[in-house]
Amino acid sequence: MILDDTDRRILAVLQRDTSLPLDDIGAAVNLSRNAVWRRIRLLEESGVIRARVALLDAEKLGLGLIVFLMVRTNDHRPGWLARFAKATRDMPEILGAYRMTGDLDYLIRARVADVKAYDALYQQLTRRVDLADVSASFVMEELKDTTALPL
Amino acid sequence: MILDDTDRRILAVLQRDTSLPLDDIGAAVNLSRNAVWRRIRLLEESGVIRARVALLDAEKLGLGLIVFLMVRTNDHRPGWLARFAKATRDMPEILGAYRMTGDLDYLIRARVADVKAYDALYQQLTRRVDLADVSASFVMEELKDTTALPL
DNA sequence: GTTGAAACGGCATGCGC
DNA sequence: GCGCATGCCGTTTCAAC
Repeated sequence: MILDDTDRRILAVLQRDTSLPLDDIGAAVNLSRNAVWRRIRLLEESGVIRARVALLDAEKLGLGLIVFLMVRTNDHRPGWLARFAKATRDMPEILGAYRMTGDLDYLIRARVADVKAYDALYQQLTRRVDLADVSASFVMEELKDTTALPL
Repeated sequence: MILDDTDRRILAVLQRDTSLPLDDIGAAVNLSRNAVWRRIRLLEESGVIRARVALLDAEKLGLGLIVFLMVRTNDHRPGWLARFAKATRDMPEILGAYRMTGDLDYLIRARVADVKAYDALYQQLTRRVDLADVSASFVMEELKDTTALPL
């Protein structure tokens, strides 16, 4: 799908707020309500818009601590990555897991209540998959955190 | 605000999909449309629900490369952090920026088109703030990436 | 092929119980 | 927390450019 400038402006709005009426979006991009509606429909069908979700306040849910885990493994057999991937997907505190450049290096991004909860997460992970080395870094201050992609 | 089990189940649904009719959510949590609506209203007013947004497909927008930047600084004067924070907020390719434990260590999470685009980002960042040391790690494979928090 | 105006109808919103 | 009434707004139709 090829996007023009109007599509991009619509996406910019929807990345920030999907609760606006079509009329308001139309006013912002100089288009009628149903022209906007048809473009959004196409963007959804083509998969450019993956989902419409609610973003929750982690602090208010008692998840005040962000942790990054740098993981190293010795096990280079084919099954290991599959087990590691499944483990991260099964653990809801883990928000992101990435295989990185540089031989075998994995990065995990997680949200937990506190250091105690981090330890439980760590223990659970090491029980499920064999990890050669894990080093944790805790976030002291979140300077930026957004789901909005550059357009 | 105190959440009961029904609130949490509603949040679990909304974290995945906000496009469902209230009747469907009500069916999922055994509640009438109206009761669901009032709970969601309270969750929004109390700020537990921060926003409703559209998630876009990064690949389809030509942003296939995820980069993590480990940043170190020598400048411990008060103005530095403010300038660094503003720089990251101003640069739309930077999705996350975090001040970490361990003296002075910053982590940046960014989305760019390719290595060339990463270099442009790097140059732009170093032009705006003085960085002692930057090491980049590229993501080879995204095993997990979600905005849904554990409930 | 894409747009805007208008009509339709579903569903969010608000009230009374 | 539920059922019912109201009306906004998403959805569809159709004509015009």
